[in-house]
Amino acid sequence: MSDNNSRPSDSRDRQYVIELPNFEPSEFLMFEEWPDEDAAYNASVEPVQNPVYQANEVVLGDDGSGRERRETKERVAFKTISEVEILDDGFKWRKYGKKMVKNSPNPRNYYRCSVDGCPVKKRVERDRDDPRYVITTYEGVHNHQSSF
DNA sequence: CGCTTTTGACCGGCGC
DNA sequence: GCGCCGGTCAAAAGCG
Repeated sequence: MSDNNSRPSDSRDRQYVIELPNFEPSEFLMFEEWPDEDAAYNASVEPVQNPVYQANEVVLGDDGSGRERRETKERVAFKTISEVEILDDGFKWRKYGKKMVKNSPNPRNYYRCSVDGCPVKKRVERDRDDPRYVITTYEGVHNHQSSF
């Protein structure tokens, strides 16, 4: 879903936009590319109250120019106040891993989209500083339609 | 039966 | 090298 009105006028660098179709455009969340994992958590966007959402990723960049396009992993992270970690986002996920991460008492769970051939993955973990939050990180773009 | 989850093993990158 | 750390594999178990 490509909308032009939420696009910032100056996009000198690539930016990431989380699309939340069930929300008003004012609820669109946006942040710049982050350098590493920890910064991703710190730059994590405002809390989303409604845990039912569909998150897609749109990469905005300088199109047309011969600027060097660095190949970056497409990732979107945000956190939600939620007591449960299994948030229904309209996709079917298959868990394929679980790890304890350093400096956090909470495990990190790895999911892959169940649709055959779909490359999308996500990770779910509790915020290490504020356990009321669940941090969800999506990676990749879905190959198919959700089952909404 | 055909999927899932579970869980330790495995692997690759990186810093020392 | 070697060991830590984060991510993935895969075999076995679980479940409707």
